[in-house]
Amino acid sequence: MNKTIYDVAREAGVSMATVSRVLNGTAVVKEETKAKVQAAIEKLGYRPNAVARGLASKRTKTIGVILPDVSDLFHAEVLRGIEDIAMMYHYHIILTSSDAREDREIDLIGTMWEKQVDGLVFISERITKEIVRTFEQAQLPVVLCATDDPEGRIPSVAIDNESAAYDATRFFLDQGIANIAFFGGPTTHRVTMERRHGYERALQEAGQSVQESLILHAPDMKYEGAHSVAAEFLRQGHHAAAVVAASDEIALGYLNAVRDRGGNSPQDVLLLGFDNTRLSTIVRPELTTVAQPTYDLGAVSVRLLTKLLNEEPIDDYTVRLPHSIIERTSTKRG
Amino acid sequence: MNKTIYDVAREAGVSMATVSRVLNGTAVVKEETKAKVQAAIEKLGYRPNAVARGLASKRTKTIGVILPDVSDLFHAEVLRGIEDIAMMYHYHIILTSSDAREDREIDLIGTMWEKQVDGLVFISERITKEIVRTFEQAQLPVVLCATDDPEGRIPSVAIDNESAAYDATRFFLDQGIANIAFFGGPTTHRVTMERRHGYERALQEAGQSVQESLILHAPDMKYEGAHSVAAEFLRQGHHAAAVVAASDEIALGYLNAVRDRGGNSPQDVLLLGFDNTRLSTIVRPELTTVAQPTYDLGAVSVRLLTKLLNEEPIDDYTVRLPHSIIERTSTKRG
DNA sequence: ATGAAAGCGCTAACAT
DNA sequence: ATGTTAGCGCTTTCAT
Repeated sequence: MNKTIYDVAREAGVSMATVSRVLNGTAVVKEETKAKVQAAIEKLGYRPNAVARGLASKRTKTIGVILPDVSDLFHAEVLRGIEDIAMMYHYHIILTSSDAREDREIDLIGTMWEKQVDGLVFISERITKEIVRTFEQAQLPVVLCATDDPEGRIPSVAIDNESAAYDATRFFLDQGIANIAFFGGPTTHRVTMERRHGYERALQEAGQSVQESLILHAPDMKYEGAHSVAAEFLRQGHHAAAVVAASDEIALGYLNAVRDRGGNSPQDVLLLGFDNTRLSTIVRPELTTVAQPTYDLGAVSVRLLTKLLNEEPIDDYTVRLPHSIIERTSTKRG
Repeated sequence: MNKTIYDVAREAGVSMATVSRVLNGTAVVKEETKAKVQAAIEKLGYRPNAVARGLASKRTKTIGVILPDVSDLFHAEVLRGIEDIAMMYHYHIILTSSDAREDREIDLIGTMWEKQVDGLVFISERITKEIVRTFEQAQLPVVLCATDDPEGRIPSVAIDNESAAYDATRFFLDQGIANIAFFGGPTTHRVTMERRHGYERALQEAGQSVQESLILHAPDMKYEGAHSVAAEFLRQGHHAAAVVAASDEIALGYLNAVRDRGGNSPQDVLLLGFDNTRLSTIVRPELTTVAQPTYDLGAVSVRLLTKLLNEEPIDDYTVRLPHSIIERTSTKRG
């Protein structure tokens, strides 16, 4: 397979430039010679070397993806969306996990530059000034996925997290429920705080006061930590009639803490998760959840990035995808 | 950031060859000039262009990963192992999903060659002759992950699936249980069939006959399809005292089918899953499962691949990682 | 210990 | 419509 474009040119009796032209469709070539070239390519089993191409053209047809952790359900699903659309536009993906550490993120942006990716899809818990500065320095087209930056200077694709949590809280308030708790990830997590604000706004609009004791924060968006925090919450004798959780896993952490004490949902607590991951239908009771278009978040991010790369006209640099509440068993009151 | 090695050389007052040497540590450079070069690099904010490097050295420091679907829990976890160790050895990952389609797999191997990856980690449901031929043609070092090839010609890292299923079946047999069902993925899925053989061997050794009616196959390793198949199985009036499932999701599909009819586990059926994914502890009852060292499967695959790439001595081209049964609530008899 | 120079396999002017 | 040629930014002989 280690033939070059020269070999093909010789075999076809044309110049390498012509071969390049039929390869890239970058100029008109006579049907006849095109056929000769294609026959030669076929015969030799020639494949163009993407690295050489990348060096010569300064476009590698690869997109860098930086995210906190691939093994996280939500990210894995977003990634699938990224990958599918990238493939559709003939881009490849270079994947790296940052573990949500800013120093790693900054470092990775640098190595993405070294790899000469054409652009970057960036998923992070928070977009700091340092990060933004690194983007600018690297001069890489970037799309933020599933978050945005506070200043709105960087193109992004996400849902409106504040409204989503507002809607989720209203879902309970409209049923006349008081004692609604919020259960988020860490306070350093931008999305968590946006959702918390939505929760607080809904409460305030309804004339209910925000009780600090009903606001829980897990160490991350995963099940295990949430389970511990919820267990401690219940052990201290706290009680919530309903819980708005910032992820499905967090909701399940709360659910199992309740179960550990002999309770269950929806009988003892109404639970509303976030993300509509596959978990929410696998688990019993099935989990009511705020659906983010997870796959689409990735898919649309890449589409936006390709527009940036091709300098296509762009309507909106800050894309807001719709969310919706999917009602299942965990909020069905007897 | 678009400085070249020439800019650094000029700034430091040396030749580009010297800069290259300090960059790669490929030859001895006087401490003094090394310092000058490093100062220049620092000053200019120079970063080496990995694409140019790749073209000149014919080694790109990237590993291609082809797997059926990133958004699958098991694969996502394996991938994390791949990524971590790759990073540790200063390799990057180019990721592609094949959807378990052979034509895509073959196509992707080709594009991985185009990208000039140094090696490949390949995860697939079955290794056909066609695939093996493509590997050879591409002349790419490959490690199979979580499977092996029937002929054992390609380096691989996996568990012994036959034994694992044998052990799982024995787990029930040793408790004097008859009527043990096997619930796998599709019959075209190599790992499913290996596990099925282990199940059958255990039954035969115990003097029990293999009943076709107690062998179920889901369309894939996921929850949804398994749920339907299990529901149909129960609707037809079949009954199993225990189920050895080929994945955690398949086990949960069976579980919920039982629940849909008012039953539960472990009361009405003892359930044993496979993979020890995060699901198994999130769900209630907690799922007994055959633990594969999922992360390690990926990690060890990459380690093996790096040995291949560096021509380090290799003890074993067919690595078998250990499995174990983790006993939880779903198999606890009253 | 360092420099000069020839590629790596391709794209993209520039010619014709 | 096709060919010639100069790079792209490095690594790697080969000299010195």
